[in-house]
Amino acid sequence: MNASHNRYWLLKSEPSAFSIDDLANCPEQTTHWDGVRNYQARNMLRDQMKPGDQAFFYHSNCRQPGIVGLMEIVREGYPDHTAFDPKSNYYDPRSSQESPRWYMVDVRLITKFRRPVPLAELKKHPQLEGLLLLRKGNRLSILPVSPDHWDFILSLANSANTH
DNA sequence: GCCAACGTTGGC
DNA sequence: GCCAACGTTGGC
Repeated sequence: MNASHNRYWLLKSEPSAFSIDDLANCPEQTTHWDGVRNYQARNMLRDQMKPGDQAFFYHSNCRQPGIVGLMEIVREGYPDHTAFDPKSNYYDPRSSQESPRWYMVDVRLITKFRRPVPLAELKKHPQLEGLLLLRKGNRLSILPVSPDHWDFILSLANSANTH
């Protein structure tokens, strides 16, 4: 697969559980993205996300939800071992080593934005019409992002203006 | 804390 | 297969 086929994603995390600063403090600023327990998201982790793909880090369920930085996928989908651990919050007895139900990828921090792009600002721009994050009732923790939307959001993050 | 939207579970 | 009940997500 040629690099021009790399895809773009958005990964949500509640900062109270795992924030972009937590990622920045990981060894090599790299970690596994565990705990996803939704089949649609699982399928993307397992089947579609590839090393070289890039992803926005999104802070959800917090005072100021929004996109706070950039990551790269550095390892393709593999079984989420937290599902095997009875002590883990993400334990799922229906998943087994022989037949794993849940998957994760490894991610590496590329940049934490100097200026996060709040959800409220994303909503203002007609250029972002169709962005899955903005769809009413959307609760998926992993979403694909189109190249056009990706570029536009990056330009917002790089903009010196305060909107 | 509220509540709309959504996914999952399980009885039938 | 239907669908009500329930649990979770996540903005506000």
